[in-house]
Amino acid sequence: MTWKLTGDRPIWQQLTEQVTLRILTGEYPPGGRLPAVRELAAQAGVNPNTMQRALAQLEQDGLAVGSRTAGRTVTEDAAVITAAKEERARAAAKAYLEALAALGYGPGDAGRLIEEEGQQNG
Amino acid sequence: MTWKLTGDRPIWQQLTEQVTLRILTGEYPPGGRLPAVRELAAQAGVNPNTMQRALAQLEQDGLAVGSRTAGRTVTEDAAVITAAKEERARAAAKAYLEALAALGYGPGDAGRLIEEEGQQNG
Amino acid sequence: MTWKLTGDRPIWQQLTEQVTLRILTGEYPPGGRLPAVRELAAQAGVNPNTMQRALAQLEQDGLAVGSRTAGRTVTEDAAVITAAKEERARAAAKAYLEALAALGYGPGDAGRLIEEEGQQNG
Amino acid sequence: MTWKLTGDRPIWQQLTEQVTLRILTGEYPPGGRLPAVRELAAQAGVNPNTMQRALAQLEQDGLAVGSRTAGRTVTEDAAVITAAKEERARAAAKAYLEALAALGYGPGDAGRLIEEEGQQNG
DNA sequence: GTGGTCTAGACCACT
DNA sequence: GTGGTCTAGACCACG
Repeated sequence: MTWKLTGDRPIWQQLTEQVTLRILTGEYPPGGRLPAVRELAAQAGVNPNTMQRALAQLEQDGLAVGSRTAGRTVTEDAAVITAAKEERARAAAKAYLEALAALGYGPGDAGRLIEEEGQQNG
Repeated sequence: MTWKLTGDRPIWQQLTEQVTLRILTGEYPPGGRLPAVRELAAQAGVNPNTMQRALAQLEQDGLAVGSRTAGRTVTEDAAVITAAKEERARAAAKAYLEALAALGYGPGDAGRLIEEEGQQNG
Repeated sequence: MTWKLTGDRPIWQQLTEQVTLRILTGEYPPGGRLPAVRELAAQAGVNPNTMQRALAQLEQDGLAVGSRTAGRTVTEDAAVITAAKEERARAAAKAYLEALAALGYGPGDAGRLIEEEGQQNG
Repeated sequence: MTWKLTGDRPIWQQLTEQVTLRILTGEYPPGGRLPAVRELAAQAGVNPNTMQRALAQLEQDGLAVGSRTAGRTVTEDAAVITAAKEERARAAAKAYLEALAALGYGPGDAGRLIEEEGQQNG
């Protein structure tokens, strides 16, 4: 995976999301060490301070733990990670249903639409 | 429907979305006249300038037409409205599938999740 | 009250605490508007960024709400403020008792000591 | 007692505090010999250099004396220990009262709070 | 070498 | 004029 940044939202938020995604997908495994702030910043092409802010958020979310001087590591608690993963999936589903409901579509249309979309990329 | 505004995004964007929604759902029917800017602003509790900007965006999207003398009206072209409605629904479905794919879930999970979420909201 | 800053802890933490104190004591009343970031920074003699970080924390604690462009205001929910106040007092009492317990003193000594200390400043 | 370390403060400071506490409570009696640096470090799970620094601070406080050949021993002067103990207790009481005073609570509240907290912990 | 903090200065969108 | 964000660069304690 590479870093995709757009200008319509705060960069640090996007960084937080993408690093989170790497944790949820196991690219950064539980208990494993995260790359140094400066290295991640260099990879993403942003200022180290910006990346630091992103990682601080990650820490607050409980997905990473900071050792103050020895680098950050992904939380060892796999339950936290799977919970976050499922929560994220459920939130996406809920947002999808609500978006459709606001347009006047029902749950039946929801299923039909994902099938149609699935065909195109299938 | 009422006005829901959050502080994490530009106000005028949220206003544009919500007025758009009212048009797509027929609350503001095709060819019908939109309330005056000042009235809408009063309803939403925002500065008239902000609402003005939101409606200008609406015109640019082709959903509303403005005549300098007689206020703004919803476009008479029903096809434009239905097209926008369907496009929005498809975009929501696509975003949903992509979000799940990024987490490692497949199309099958997509259907399962919306059923589960649909249960909760009855 | 004036600004007292020491070098042994992060400045932004101390700023958060002191602004919090001003809210809890009513110096910044519920629903009232907080001074601008730049003004507070000038008062405290720190960089605006540092003060901003302190206020962001305040927002996250639920004691202040940010309007994105119209300045920050103290939360109108007086219950939140009183709850924070009581919680803080209880935390102080708990920390006091635990500190004494670690030294081998019991609750009885706790009362005696505060009386003695109270005399000196009384 | 076991070793409790948090990442929000220097490790060596926390170690100093906890070893101090063991001296004040008599777990390491006056004139007795302290465990070797390497053993203490192993117990606490920290780098020996860090523990070394903590014990150096202890010497500077006058609670321990180090002879280059025979390891460190707790000071034989029991008066120093009791004085430190009482000073610490008084400091805790003073800090407690000041914290409450900053919130607008008086000495009467101080007594009430410690009774309430004492109840909870039986 | 690590993360954390702070300063300085600039730009931007929003109202 | 407001808050928010970002960059740049520096310093520090820690291990």
